[in-house]
Amino acid sequence: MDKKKQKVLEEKGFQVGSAAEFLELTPEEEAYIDIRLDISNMVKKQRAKRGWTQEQLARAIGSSQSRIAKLEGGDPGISMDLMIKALLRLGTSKKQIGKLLEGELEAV
Amino acid sequence: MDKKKQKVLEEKGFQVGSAAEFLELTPEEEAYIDIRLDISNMVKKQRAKRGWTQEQLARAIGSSQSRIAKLEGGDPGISMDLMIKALLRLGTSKKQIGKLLEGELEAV
DNA sequence: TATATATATGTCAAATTCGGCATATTTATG
DNA sequence: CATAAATATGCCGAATTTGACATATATATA
Repeated sequence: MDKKKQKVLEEKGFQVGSAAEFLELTPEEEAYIDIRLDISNMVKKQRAKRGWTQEQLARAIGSSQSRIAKLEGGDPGISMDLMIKALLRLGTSKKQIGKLLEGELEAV
Repeated sequence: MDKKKQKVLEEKGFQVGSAAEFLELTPEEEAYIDIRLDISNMVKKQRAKRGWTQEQLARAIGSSQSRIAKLEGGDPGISMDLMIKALLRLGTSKKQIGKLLEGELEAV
């Protein structure tokens, strides 16, 4: 894992190793973060595509604007459950989410 | 949604409507539960395939046996984050998870 | 049958995530 | 530029999820 990517992750609040030995995510940890970022980016893209505000999306799933902002910003303090609920509410199907994770869905 | 499926979900602890008007999940709610159950079933299948005990998987992701049991049982009090971490630790790739959601992965 | 191993179920305090709210910052629009 | 709309950031108490532990139940193995 290159340092640029690590820095970006740490800025977002991910605990990428201790302060002393700030190195190496396991492949599982990398994949986990990768999946989360894919989904959060998809939410941002789909919401924009539909012309919704963060406020609108938030109300539609019983959440709040600040949570949606954090979700789209890749904040680690947001659960995948909330991210998936947002995606589904935006009209994304389970199948499309699958394609997203497969890497076959650069733009839905 | 048929009553049999609803009963199963309610037995697992899902809040499928109030006691009075116990009816109708929105398509999003259905898809959300569907995704969760797909993933939890996949964890069970993959763990069995590798011959791991729940205890082994739990230790491997810093969790506990009881949590894995609940995860595999479809307990709603388990986060998707924990489920995904378990799947990844079992060697399932992001791409395979995608295929699972696409419905192209009855058995990995 | 016993005995051991694996899984299920329930409870607890601690940690995390929650929605809501205030407000700072950015972006659009006049 | 000003003014408004959208988004980002930080904090709060409430709710949820956490690992842990105990223990009940089920399953395998002798």
